[in-house]
Amino acid sequence: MKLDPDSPKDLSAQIAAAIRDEIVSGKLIVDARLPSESELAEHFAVSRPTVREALKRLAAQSLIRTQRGATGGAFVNRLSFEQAYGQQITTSTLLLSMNEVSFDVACEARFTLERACAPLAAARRGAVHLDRMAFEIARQSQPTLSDEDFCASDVAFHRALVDAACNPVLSYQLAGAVEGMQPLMNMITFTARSRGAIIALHARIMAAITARNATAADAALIELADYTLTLGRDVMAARAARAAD
Amino acid sequence: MKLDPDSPKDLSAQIAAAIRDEIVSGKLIVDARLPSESELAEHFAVSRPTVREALKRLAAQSLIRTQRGATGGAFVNRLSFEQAYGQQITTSTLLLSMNEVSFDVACEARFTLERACAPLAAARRGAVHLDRMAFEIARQSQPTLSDEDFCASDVAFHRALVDAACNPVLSYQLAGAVEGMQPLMNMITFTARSRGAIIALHARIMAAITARNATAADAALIELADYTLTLGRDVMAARAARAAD
DNA sequence: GCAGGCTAATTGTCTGACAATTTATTTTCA
DNA sequence: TGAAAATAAATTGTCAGACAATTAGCCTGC
Repeated sequence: MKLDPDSPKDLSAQIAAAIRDEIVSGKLIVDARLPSESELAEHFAVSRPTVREALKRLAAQSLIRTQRGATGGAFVNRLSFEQAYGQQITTSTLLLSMNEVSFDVACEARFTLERACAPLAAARRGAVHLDRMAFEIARQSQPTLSDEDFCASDVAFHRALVDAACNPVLSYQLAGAVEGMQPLMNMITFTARSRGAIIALHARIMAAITARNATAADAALIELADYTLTLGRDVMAARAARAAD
Repeated sequence: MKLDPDSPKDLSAQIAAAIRDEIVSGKLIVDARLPSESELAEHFAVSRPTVREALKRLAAQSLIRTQRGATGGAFVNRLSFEQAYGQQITTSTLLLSMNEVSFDVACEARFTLERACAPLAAARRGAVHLDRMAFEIARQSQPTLSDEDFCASDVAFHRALVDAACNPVLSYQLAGAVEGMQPLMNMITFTARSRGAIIALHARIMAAITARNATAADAALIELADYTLTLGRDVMAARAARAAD
């Protein structure tokens, strides 16, 4: 737990890294209380604001939580799947939107991973998952739905599919792939016809999962992937044509 | 860009959230310069240390970078795949180690996702990927290698396999699944016999990828998944027995 | 023309203080 | 004695102002 005064990095970054290492290595276990800000300041020989900046960095990653009051302080946080989902989605979304990732590449990644879940989903799906899928299909079928809401429902449907695999680690990993693509999907204008095609495929996927038929689910997912890809390419082509004007 | 004074959250958390929203929504684009800390403090009607805590939160997520000097300031950062990998791996590792995720579940997630990459890897692998795989197989074959180094090499081999799919989004998503499992794998003591079995399977996988034979690669991956699962279960059983003493 | 220094802007850090919140303790009163 | 209320203590949250360090641009002197 030492700092390098010659390091180009901020003191607060170094302190955050030092504490993060202690957490990752297991020296600081879940719910352990860190020393108070004053004690940390004394230990690292820096001022309290500097320590606070370091703690805020860790808080931003959900590594610690803070509590005010006499028995308060900073505690090592048990990273929940819920929190991890959130960070994962933010990161994935930004990664896709900032790096000119082509629609094709993102689409391929998403459907490749989703197809991997399908056999597990077919084997393990419960009533909850089927209900969620049915609910989203019903929502998508409302003609008055805005394109954005249609997309959101699409994402929700696919998350239900992934969750049906009943593996939280898988759900977590795929959250980014599925939700991160939403901004890209939002660029698509869904006609009544394309909506119908997508809903029909969703229904086929759900039927296959209900029947515990992994092969049929995979086939429908492949079709959906192809169809989505086509839609995306049309949008990109239209944008390119408009840009050329 | 307003704050809610009655919110239970810290001011710095609210400010960070406000700026994060501007970035995610695209109102602040890559390389855009944020107002100076003093200006932000005035705008949000808070003190500069509070603004700084907010900025450090964003910096911890690689959403901004800061620069000192006359033309310095905080700039919206282009989130690179490299940085995203790092965060992804830290989060995944902590998620697995803090939530008593069973070896089985993590293993299933990892191999399910990896198997999904295999067909793409078989189709697109380049010489670089094959070289990396060969290099890691050679490394693993050194009998003097520590268990930890063997694990690290195992992870590197599988990353090469994933990268061979030539889809950066896929590589990013799988970084967490593959690397996050390393601490769990590190609990395993690899005997000479189990190392031999793993290396043989790695060789089979590499041969299949080299021959662009997706089916053979999948079969070898399934065997490796089963074998890893068995090893893990033995370790867990031994631990449980020891705990019962 | 250019090398050097000067200036201004900005982030990084420090000091000290006070407010808000929560728990533990003590006091007070029935 | 018992319980409720007041008090104290510890801790984080916020503020104000200051100075140091760094960097870009300008400007002067040669």
